[in-house]
Amino acid sequence: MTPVNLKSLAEELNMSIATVSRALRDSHEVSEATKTRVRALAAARHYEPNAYASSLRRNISKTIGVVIPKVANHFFALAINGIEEAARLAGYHVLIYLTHDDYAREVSIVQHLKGGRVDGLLMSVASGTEDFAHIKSLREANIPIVFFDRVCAEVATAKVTTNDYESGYQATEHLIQAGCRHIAHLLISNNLSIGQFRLQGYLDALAAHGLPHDPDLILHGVMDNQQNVGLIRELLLRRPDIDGVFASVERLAISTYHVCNELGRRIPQDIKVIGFSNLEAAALLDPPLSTITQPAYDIGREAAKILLRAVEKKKAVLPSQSVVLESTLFARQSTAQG
Amino acid sequence: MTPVNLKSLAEELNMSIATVSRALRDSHEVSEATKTRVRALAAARHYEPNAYASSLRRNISKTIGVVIPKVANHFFALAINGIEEAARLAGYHVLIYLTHDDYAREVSIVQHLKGGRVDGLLMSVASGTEDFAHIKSLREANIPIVFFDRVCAEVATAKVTTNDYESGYQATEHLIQAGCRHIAHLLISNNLSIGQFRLQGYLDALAAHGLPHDPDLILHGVMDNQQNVGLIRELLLRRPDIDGVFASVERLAISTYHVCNELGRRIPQDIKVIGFSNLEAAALLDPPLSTITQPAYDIGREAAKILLRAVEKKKAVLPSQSVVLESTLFARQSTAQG
DNA sequence: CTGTTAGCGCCTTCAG
DNA sequence: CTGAAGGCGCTAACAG
Repeated sequence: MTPVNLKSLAEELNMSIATVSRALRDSHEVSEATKTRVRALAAARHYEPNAYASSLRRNISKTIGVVIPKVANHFFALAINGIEEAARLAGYHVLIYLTHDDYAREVSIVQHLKGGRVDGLLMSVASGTEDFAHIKSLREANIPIVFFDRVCAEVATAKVTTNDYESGYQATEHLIQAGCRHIAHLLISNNLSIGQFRLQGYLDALAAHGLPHDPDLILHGVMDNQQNVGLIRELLLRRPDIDGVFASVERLAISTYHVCNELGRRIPQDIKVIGFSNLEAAALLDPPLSTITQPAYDIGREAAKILLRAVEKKKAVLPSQSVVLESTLFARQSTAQG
Repeated sequence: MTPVNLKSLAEELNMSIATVSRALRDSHEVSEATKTRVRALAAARHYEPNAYASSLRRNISKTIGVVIPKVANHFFALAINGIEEAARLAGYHVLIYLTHDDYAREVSIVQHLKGGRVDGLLMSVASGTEDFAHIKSLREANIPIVFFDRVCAEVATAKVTTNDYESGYQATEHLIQAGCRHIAHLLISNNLSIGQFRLQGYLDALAAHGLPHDPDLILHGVMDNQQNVGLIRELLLRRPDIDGVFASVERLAISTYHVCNELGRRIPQDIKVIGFSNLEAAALLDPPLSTITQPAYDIGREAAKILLRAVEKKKAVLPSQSVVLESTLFARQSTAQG
């Protein structure tokens, strides 16, 4: 079977490859009659241009890369939706890479991507990442990058984030106003600025309401969730005075539920819980989980739009193009217990 | 800044491009000494091969495409995890495309992919797809395809599915054994074989237990979830005798919960609900949701492995390579009400 | 073991 | 308006 490419089409039409190429790209220097003939045959032969030949020649891949820790997480799944949507509208393809929060894997992925496979990169950094040399080196390769959610403060580029400080403040204030006086804060211990902002919001809210800052109430979770369950159990047993929990990530909020069930501490009567979460079913939990929910889809879409704009114009992405979107606090109460 | 490519490396090392290429690919026909020199300079210059030039030349892209309806769905998110894992281990990249269950978009995506951008395709077909010409035409382009979950019966290739018939049977039997006698079945109305199998399992379980088949108890949901809520409400009001609901998709199970809450029908005392779902928090729902859970990660990984094996060997994927994995039924009871 | 040569399919000057 | 020619970066013959 002879391959369908510009050459075979040109031969069959008795014209040059150049003319066929121009006709298919709708160049203004080709007559309408020729265009019609070319398009007809191309359609009949189901011609599809070879993307790699085009990429090689034009040094443009029409592809962006998305590097995230995981996708089995409602936040990132929604973000990808937004990214894919923006990319599709702009005629771009989306390559996806998962780091599983593994620094070595992140470095390896980024390194590979410098080979010109992508025109730009969207990234949410792995939680263990401390050295950003691999990311900075993208600049030399002229690959623009936009961070979303888990940003990297050291790299001068656009970032799409949410108002994490304010959300942390609001979540804490929500618990205070509900009567809590001994509020624990659960976060994943790492150097991500996102967690630091939420923590600061928590601290400032406590201070603003005249509540003491008790370091013993701040629990630094780890990657392994089984361990976290143990740590939370330990904390709740050691400090029976805890009457509120603000979890910085969904998984810790869910684990808190499990531990409370196990220890017979009733939610929300004995202890109130609020957590960052994009869990759709939060309202149906027993009891419903109050959440701070990030606009994940919009975050992904905005990040992609900023990146694609830069890629199209072949200009660098500037930190000044950063966007901060707002999370929404859903204070949910059990229908049964009011 | 001069580009870093084989040519520039070769010039600096005073050797031919071919030798540099061979050295970097660890060819056995290059001396160790040369390899060492080449590798040293390549590392120093941060050389990364141009993937597209290589793809063009070798007619191999080391990339697979994944076409799914959506990713904001725990099943597909987990499946992607498995796919990415298998792909990474085999040195492949993953392009992702979302159809949003839109037939036209599916056709357009598949058409584009015939341009050689991918070496193979993993697909879960859009629910509205009835004409499979676009998929069949992939064979002419020599692009192997493996279906997972939502398969296309008309195309002769490998499919990775779960035991949907058995799961439907078990789910229904579970309700029967819990005392239900008027069991409704909610499914999304389309021509996907997956739903048909589950429905048949439901029907056969009813028959096996001597329960009548009442067509009025089978609700065909639609794409829009608001409408489904209305349809479910209507059904439960029209048939107050319904004491069990078997939902074929997660969303319909969740909607059933909402409607029951609204109508004051207590779960599980008045009505028991079981649904296909990969919702992690199902056990924490109020009351907990009994589920049939598919091994989503394994499905994705298996599908990718079958595809990659074929791609590597440049052989067609055979229907005989199909795999059926087993779903798990989680019968959950409220801790409060036993 | 190394170099030379000839493309992969496409785009883009430069000539007509 | 159309054609001829060169080359993007890399690889795979074929020579030495």
